Amino acid sequence: MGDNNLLTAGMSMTEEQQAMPLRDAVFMSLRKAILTGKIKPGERLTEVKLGKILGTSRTPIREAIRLLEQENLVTIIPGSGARVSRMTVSDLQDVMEVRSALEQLSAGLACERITEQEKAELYEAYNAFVRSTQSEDSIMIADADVHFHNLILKAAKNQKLGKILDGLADNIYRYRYEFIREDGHYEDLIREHKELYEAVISGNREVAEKSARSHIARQWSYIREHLQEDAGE
Amino acid sequence: MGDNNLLTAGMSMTEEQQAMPLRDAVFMSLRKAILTGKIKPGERLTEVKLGKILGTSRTPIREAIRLLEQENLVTIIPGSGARVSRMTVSDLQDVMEVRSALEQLSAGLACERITEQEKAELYEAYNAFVRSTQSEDSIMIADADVHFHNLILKAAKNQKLGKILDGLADNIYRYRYEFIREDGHYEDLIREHKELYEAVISGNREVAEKSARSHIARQWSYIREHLQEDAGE
DNA sequence: CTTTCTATAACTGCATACTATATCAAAGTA
DNA sequence: TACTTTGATATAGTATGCAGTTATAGAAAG
Repeated sequence: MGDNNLLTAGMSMTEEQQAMPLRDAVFMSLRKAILTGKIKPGERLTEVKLGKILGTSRTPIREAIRLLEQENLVTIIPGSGARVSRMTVSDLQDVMEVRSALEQLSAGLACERITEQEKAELYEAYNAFVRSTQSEDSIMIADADVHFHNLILKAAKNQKLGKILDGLADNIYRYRYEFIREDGHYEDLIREHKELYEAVISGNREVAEKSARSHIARQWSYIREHLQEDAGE
Repeated sequence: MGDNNLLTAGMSMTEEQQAMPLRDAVFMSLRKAILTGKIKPGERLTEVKLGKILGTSRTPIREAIRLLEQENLVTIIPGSGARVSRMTVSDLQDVMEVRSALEQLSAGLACERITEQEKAELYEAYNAFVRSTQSEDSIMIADADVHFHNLILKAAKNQKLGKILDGLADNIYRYRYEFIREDGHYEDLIREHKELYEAVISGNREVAEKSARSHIARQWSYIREHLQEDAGE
């Protein structure tokens, strides 16, 4: 409890963050720290402390925290303070249900709106994904998977959908590698992607939606499985 | 241009807003002013001016504006200021597509999770809706409609879904009365609601989703129709 | 009359100062 | 011992000041 030096390690503002408003830099910085687990669920976010660490006044910190609350990454108790949100299994279930519906929508819209250019990109991404499964490196596989789905989302050409799905993705960010089996049996995963890829290319909305749904269902079952294991964290 | 006294009329902080942090009171106040059109799309929101009107300093105003940006009600241009968002037809289309998917989800989940108590409430709401159509008062009808759908959303028992749908509803708030026909022919509307009501009560997920979808589709077509009319506003 | 440049006013971004409130602990009371 | 009260401290809530940026109006040139 009160492990404040957990923060100091590796939390900073770098790169192109110079050009943007401070509040956004702080926001990204905090967001990253939360998503990567550098700041743990339940931990308190005090304005002055963070201000000292990041070298800013309280104002940008406050604004960043408000934004994080909107994404459900922190919970603010008025008058008291802000803490990193603790997600229950039930919360995650809610998120996954919504994600399922929206990934279906994404796949469905992509079927009807994808351009030739995007088809080529998707083809590339699909192949990259298949290749990644041979590496048996689950980080690489998960990243290739995310990229593949992002291309479909882009092809769907619905900004609102994109924004919402991005927000939902944050909620399960820390589990993103966990739905990859570790035993090297990726047939199902590849088959699903192949199905989805072909459906989108050929404009078969029904099949595309169905495989998007089963993809999320699989992901959720893996995450849930993992949650059982370390239930008493 | 620069009609600042548009704001003064009827914008204030009242009631139970006393008990909550100022930023939330300001947020609700501004939100209401935007949704009801008291502040018009494209209009500028300046911190000092609003502060004077609402009797607070700039800080709570700033924070409220950031929150409004999250809901897409205002657009912030860094360095410059905040303006009430101007929604294009394309933006609205995006919103309606997502809404359609999520209202379907809502109806579908409600089928499986509704309690006896909630069934009774829904029955009441359905009857109230039918009754309202006889009044031919489109405000009353729209409100009854919203209430009916909110009950279904509540029965779906998915908080995330609820939050997202609430946010989306804000985006089309100003059109909420416009999808009610003015000619007093509400048969279709009533039939849709009856279908949805019965499907949810009997747990027929497929039918429930279908009628939720067609309900949104109808709403969207009415809104779009109306948009044609005053295209050059 | 229109366009471009420039001076000025207005406003946001960030910081800091001040105030209200919540939390925690110690002391007192039943 | 358990419960309540009270006071000190930490922290969020709010206000304001300053600096730098952006918008704007007016003058000058075309």
